[in-house]
Amino acid sequence: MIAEKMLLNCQRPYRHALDRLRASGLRPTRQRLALAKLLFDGCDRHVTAETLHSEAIGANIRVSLATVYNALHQFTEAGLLREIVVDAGSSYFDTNIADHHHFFHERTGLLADIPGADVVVTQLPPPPAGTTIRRVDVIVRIDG
Amino acid sequence: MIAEKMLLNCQRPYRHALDRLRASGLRPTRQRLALAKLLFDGCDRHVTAETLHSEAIGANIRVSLATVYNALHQFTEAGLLREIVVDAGSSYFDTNIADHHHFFHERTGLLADIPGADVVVTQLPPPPAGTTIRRVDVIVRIDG
DNA sequence: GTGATTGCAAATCTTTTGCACTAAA
DNA sequence: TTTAGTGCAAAAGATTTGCAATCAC
Repeated sequence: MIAEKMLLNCQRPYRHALDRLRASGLRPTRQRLALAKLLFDGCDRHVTAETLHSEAIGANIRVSLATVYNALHQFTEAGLLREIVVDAGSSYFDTNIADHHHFFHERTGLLADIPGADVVVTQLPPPPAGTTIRRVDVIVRIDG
Repeated sequence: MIAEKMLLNCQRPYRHALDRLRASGLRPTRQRLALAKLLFDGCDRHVTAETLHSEAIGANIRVSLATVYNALHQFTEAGLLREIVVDAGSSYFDTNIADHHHFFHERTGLLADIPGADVVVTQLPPPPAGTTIRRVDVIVRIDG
């Protein structure tokens, strides 16, 4: 089975796209299911609404760009995706929801994961009074 | 003199807006000079094109939004400002060009500096082959 | 059936661009 | 003068929204 083979390569706990949607309380419509398969049946990946939409169209999945935006945000709210802001002007979504950081190559727009265990941020001062830390994002901008 | 007083409060090396523009090879036009004064004659600050434009209009400086965008980018290229990406959909510019990181409060859109010396990022793996690190941005997203 | 979801097109928001006009050197 | 810079309005790109049509349950 293709999905299994990909999973072996990618060290990623397999879970059927359908189950993910059900577990998140998202009605598994044709479009959501197809997008979830593209996103989750394989290695971790970084997409934008535009790239995912193109990919879907290329795979003969009839889905509108607006629905891709809706799905990405719903998946993110459900904790299935994580939004990464590296570039004013377009949003990236990461299927890797584990704690980790990113390399970002500005010229190409390519985003690469840095495993969470690698980077350590220390001596972080306490957040402003009355606030709590929700997340720490480290973005290593690279050149060349 | 107001600027001097603000500088004492802000621990910021004073340099006349005019000199900054001249040193950067930017012709000190009425608009650039006025914007530079708003940005540099005082404490470090974070602006968007929209907030700076509103502020200028409020201070009776006749300047168009397009010119504010131009100026922000020219100042950034000249090393007078630093662009901070925390929010897909709009760019922030920081008058503090020293090495440092940020707290970002998503609900309010407020950005606060974390002094550079405070945060330490260790165990950063080497960047992908053929690339070099241009900058490391740490964004601490806060709630509440 | 019924309510959630979708597609489409239009609207919105931020940013950029083209070009005639203005101002700095 | 001469060239860079400005304003405006229009264009562009990303995202969102409103609403009728469609689909999952």
